[in-house]
Amino acid sequence: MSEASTAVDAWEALFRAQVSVLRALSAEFPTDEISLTEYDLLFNLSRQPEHRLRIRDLHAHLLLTQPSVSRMVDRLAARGLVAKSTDPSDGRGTIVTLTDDGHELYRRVGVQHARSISRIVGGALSPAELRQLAALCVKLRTATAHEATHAS
Amino acid sequence: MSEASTAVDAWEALFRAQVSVLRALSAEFPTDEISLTEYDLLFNLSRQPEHRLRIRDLHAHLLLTQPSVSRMVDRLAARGLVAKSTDPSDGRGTIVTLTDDGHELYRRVGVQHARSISRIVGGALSPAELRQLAALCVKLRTATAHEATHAS
DNA sequence: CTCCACTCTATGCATACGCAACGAGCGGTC
DNA sequence: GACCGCTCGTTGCGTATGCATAGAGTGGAG
Repeated sequence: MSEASTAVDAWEALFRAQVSVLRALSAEFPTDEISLTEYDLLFNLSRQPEHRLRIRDLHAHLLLTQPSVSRMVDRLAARGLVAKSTDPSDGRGTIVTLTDDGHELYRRVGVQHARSISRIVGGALSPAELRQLAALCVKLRTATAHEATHAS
Repeated sequence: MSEASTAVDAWEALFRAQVSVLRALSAEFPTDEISLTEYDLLFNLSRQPEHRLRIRDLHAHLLLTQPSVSRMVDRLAARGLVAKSTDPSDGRGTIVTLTDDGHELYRRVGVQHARSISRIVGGALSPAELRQLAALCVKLRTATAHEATHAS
């Protein structure tokens, strides 16, 4: 089997696994409070120093187009879950900051979400396999993000 | 580190990698011809004996709700890429079959898509790592699909 | 200092999506 | 054979999304 088809098979396997797990996770996600994509946005903010990012940088972490991220930020700001402010170092930019309310909701939903993940993903692979999978995915993401920046 | 957080870390890593790769793939996918999700639908049909599935079974492979799959099938049928027919063994069911046109488009787009995958995913991991990643993902998907059926 | 090319985010519009509900079909019970 | 509970796919509706575009801001060249 050529290297090319090995890569295709690996990607297909990853994508299929992600669809399968995401379907199971979606089934028990509290969508009445927040959507999975909105949760992902809050997650990305929570990982940043001071829980803040410019919309441009936030967009790079999400699977939405830039106008959709802009709109989602608007909706979350309207609910008081994030705050928007102009970037003092670049007037073009908008800084999005996780509010206390947003952080509280993120944590509350996150605990429940983590339980689902532990059962579904944790039940499928051993700890050693999980660490192995994590390492491979980090390498894949790092190299891919690099290529995207390089291609620009 | 507990098993629970190992599972959460592994899932986060997988999800982030998937977002990163999908962003890069989307950037060069021929969306003027077909969307990535429509392509995924055709892909799932192409994998079946006789390239056909009931909508219910097709839905299980996709990240859309059942009505959305129904609508997408309608749109693809309108373009002649798939054909719909009533299931002779169960009048409630609709069989979706990949047409010659649909198969031709799927293959053409698939070749281009496979090149992107080879460069992006193949450039990030070695052949041994790719096989390892594929094996772990197959195991994850198999266990997860099993749990979904079990929970029903 | 002015101008211009580009960056960055927001907005208008058309389409796709999810949710809720509906109607046709199936299979088991009486 | 009739009835009922459930399955399965379709449809109506409101919202989210992507595409194209506009306008404000930046930085570098002249």
